[in-house]
Amino acid sequence: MERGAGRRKAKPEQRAKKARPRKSRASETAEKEASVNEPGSTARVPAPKRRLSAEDRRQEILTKSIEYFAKVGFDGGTRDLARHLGTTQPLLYRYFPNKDALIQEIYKVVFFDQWKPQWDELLADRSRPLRDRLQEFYEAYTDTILTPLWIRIYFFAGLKGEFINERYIKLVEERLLSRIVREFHLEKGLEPPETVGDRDLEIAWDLQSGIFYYGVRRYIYHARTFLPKNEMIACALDLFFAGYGEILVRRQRETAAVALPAKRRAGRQRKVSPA
Amino acid sequence: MERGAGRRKAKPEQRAKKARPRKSRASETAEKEASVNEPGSTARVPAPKRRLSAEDRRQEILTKSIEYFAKVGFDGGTRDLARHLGTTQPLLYRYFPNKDALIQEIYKVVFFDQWKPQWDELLADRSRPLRDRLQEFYEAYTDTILTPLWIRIYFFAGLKGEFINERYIKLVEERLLSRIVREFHLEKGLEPPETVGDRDLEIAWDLQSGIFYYGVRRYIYHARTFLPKNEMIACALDLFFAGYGEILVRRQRETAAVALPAKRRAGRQRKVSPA
DNA sequence: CGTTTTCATTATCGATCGATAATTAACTGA
DNA sequence: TCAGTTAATTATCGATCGATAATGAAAACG
Repeated sequence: MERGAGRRKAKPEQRAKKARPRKSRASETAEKEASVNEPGSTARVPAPKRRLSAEDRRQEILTKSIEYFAKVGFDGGTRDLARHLGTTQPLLYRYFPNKDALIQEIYKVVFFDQWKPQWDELLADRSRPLRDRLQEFYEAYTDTILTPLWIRIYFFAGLKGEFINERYIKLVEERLLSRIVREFHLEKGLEPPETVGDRDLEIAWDLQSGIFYYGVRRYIYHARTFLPKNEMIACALDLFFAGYGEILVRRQRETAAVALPAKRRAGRQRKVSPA
Repeated sequence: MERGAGRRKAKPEQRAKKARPRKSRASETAEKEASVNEPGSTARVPAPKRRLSAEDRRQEILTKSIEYFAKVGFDGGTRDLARHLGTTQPLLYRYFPNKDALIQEIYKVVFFDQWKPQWDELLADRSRPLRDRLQEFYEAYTDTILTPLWIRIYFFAGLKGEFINERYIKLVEERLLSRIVREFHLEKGLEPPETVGDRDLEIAWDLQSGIFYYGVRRYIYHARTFLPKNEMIACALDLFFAGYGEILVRRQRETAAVALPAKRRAGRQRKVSPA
């Protein structure tokens, strides 16, 4: 260790305030595009050097960082990020103490400032058929979630081992999937379970997975999909309603059969069931 | 270009054959654990320095690299990888010209040397009910695919922008999903479409997604799941068979209604609509 | 106007990265 | 046993990384 210590290049005077025309903005990175012009004469206006209020700058860094990291992942360099911002790299450190703090802020914005309260109302509105509610909900929900930005940030975070995803998963299970199970029971005239069963939750995950994975196929695998988004949602809901309905009917039949083991008339009772 | 040419640092004598006990294995990395012992006396046996045949070493690098990159992603360092291998970093470059070549080899092994030919036979065996075939297939398939190794490598590759995933997706659609759609039609006594429709393919993707996403939840989000793997598969298949069956029945009814447009009795038939 | 505050840049630092050259040491066959 | 071959190591290189200090310049304030 102590190996890389002998740096001290020791050419201290050579800095030299050269007469070069003060090539603004990140000399080390802007080099390339600057060299297109002739070095002396029309040296390209120095890119006005925007001076923003602290608040605005912070916001801009945040939103542009999300774009950048969504593209290249959180291992993307701060210099490259600064280039995408149109500023210089040390500026980042005026607004965020270090790279990880910036990333944590991104998680917060992307994952937890997105759920719209009106979605809760929409899902709970029993004056409308559940099928309609879910179609409308998923169309809106996927408008924000099924985007390259959101999905890629989400997976970069997950693969990095952030606990953020676990928290988000909980949110989905509590706010959405458990609710779907309960509402579905209600609409079928069944007693909604006070605590949602494991099997039912996994079934609801099947619905969620089908819809979400459509976005994964598009924005992570860059594979082609075969239906427009909203038709895909309708398709997934068709499958879910038909399938889950049938599963509940069968379950009903079974428990009924167990509840009346002696009395049941031998062969009959094929598909009626008291729903 | 030609940039790295002027290497030849020319401090030739200074190397100096120091009397230190030849601390084997990657001095820069092994430093930490070595410093636990006293520097001179019982200097820990130098970790036998295994000398393998070129073939064996290459294989070992490959398999251990998969483990390593599955953990930390492809941005993991070659030094860190070498530590995980129990060797030194430059050794990697005896067997792979550069890091990316190693990664490409990993893709090949992980994605395309895994599909077992017997799965094709299993899926095509019409002497058994499709439901049984799919349960058995998915139990075996997920034994290799629903592992932290496979899933994480898969997503790291996808996020890195490799076209590999696109190829794999195609394989899944052609070898598996299209086949499921066709077999399902056959078992329902329907004419199997010579080219699988967009809607049917998306429905098959719903099945695949539900099963695959179970692994994503476990190995990427580290979230808890609610059923053991094979029960989850049974559950997803229940949903799919009930739901897809119902969808085909309805579709059948609709096309029949369209085929006989004049004869239908006026008021009835509420929700069909001629699409 | 001049001073102070605040935003932004230039110039580096030490660490670490992928990669190469030179050297050491284990195996092989005569 | 000894030379030749080949596996594996040590020692670096140049590039780039995240981060900091010093400097410059635009606003804000008097």
